[in-house]
Amino acid sequence: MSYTLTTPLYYVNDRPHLGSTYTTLACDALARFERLRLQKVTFVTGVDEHGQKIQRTAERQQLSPQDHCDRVSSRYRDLWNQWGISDDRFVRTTNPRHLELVVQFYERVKASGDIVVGKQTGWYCVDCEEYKDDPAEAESPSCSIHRKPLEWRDEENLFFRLSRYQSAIEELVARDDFIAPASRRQEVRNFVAQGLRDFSISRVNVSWGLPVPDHPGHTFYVWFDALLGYLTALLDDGEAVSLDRLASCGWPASVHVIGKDILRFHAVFWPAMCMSAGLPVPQKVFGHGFLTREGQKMGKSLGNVLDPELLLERCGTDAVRWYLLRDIQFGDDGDFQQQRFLDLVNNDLANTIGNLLNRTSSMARKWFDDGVPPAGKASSADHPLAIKAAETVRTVIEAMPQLAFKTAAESILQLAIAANGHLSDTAPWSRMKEPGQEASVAEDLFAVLETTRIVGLLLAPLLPELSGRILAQLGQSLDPNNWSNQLNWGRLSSGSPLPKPTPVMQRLELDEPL
RNA sequence: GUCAGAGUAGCUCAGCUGGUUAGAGCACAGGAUUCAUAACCCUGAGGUCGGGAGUUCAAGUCUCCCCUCUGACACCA
Repeated sequence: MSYTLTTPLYYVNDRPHLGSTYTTLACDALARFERLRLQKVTFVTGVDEHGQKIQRTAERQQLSPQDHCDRVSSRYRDLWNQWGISDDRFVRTTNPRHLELVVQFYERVKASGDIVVGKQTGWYCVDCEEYKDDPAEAESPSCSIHRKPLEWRDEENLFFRLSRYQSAIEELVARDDFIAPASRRQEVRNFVAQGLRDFSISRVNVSWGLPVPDHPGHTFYVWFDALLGYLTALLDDGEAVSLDRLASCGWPASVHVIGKDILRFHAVFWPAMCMSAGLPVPQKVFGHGFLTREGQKMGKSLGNVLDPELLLERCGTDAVRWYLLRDIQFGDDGDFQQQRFLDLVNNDLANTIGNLLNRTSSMARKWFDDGVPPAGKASSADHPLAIKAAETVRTVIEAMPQLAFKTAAESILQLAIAANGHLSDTAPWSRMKEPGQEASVAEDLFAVLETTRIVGLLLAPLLPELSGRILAQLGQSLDPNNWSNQLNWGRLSSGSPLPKPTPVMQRLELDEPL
């Protein structure tokens, strides 16, 4: 089975920020999980590079738009590399192949009779670059954001006849598996219920855009172009650009993961465009929440933006991934709190999980010849920890496809806590001092080591680096093609050597605030 | 303004169709322990469940009113 997931194509107006990093990390976890489940995964990310805003930003920096895009795009690509993102496709909308695709798509939509020439008239705010909803008869309306008078505009645009898809879209958004999380579903339904209006897909005075074939002077509106980037990405396998090939290239997407701000484009406009072009619609659109920092919106004006490059450099990928995925319900808004970040990373990763491995491995090595102790009865699937582990595996496997990263992470942590509890209960260190206890101590240590192995395996999609270190410390490694089997209890073999333990996760201490 | 959602321990949140002393994690306090990354384990304190009224034998959970916050209300990537 093939599984296609996408991040948004990030707008290269500015350097990457934590929000896009967050989305991408979440997708990465999901992509890794699906690969381990042996899906044929295509993980798409990339950048959206057209539009007037970019044109202007480039001008301000005295760069050509293309140069500007090249620079920012490579920052994204580099950043994803540094974070260890496992994307399969990184698409750029300035790629010539993308133009080919957009033209093909446009021709299909046009052939469906869904392109009409119309007038875009209304009150326009130059600073916002958008039409306002003020009534046409308004005397002298002004923009509530910029407090400047609105200008009356009257320009020719091409329109997509969205209105024709009213009932089809209504049906689509009424499905309970299309828009997630459920809390955002109603919003979109209400919007659709108000009646869909045609929307413009071309501009006449934006030169930094893709030219519309049969309308000189027109360029495609950025959104029309950007969404199609998903298709371009899927076709980027060395073969020809052809919409006819999409079915064998992973379309429709299993899920588009996006920020809640662009839910409508993905849940309403985009499916209608697909229908018009005779393509299946995406299976799911997941709109996640936004991150604030210490309760405040992150922004340049507040000077409180958290730079992902800095965060990665100072804290490492495991720490940040864990915090974002384990502490924030994916879908809800989340608040980045430095103290909590440190607390969770140190408690969960260093103390609970890391130290569990360290202490258990130390005991095993000390008393059982630097290796895994004899399993005895502990290899049985009805050992309490075996039962708990099986439960955890089930929870993770159920949670991950639903993007419930928090549920998955918490249950893995609970498994480690249970193992620590088991050590406390059985106290191998004191029983080793009594005669004739070796065999039963060995069983307890085996069970805990085995639990740790499963913790390490379950962390693979969420924290690939830490997962690798945990497994290595157990003398194991991830088998990407055999994950499900590896998750079965009792696969650690008694007598196999355990390397000398070193902390797999350092406690995080910050000399200065982030 | 209209619509939707939310206001529960210091913080982040669970609490389904109303039913014994309102839960978890973090933070905090105390204890236990020494295998381990001053880690782990146990216990405890802490809440008039936004405010008010009502329905009911019984309401955090239903109804009404009020207060506060968030989001949507079309082309902002």
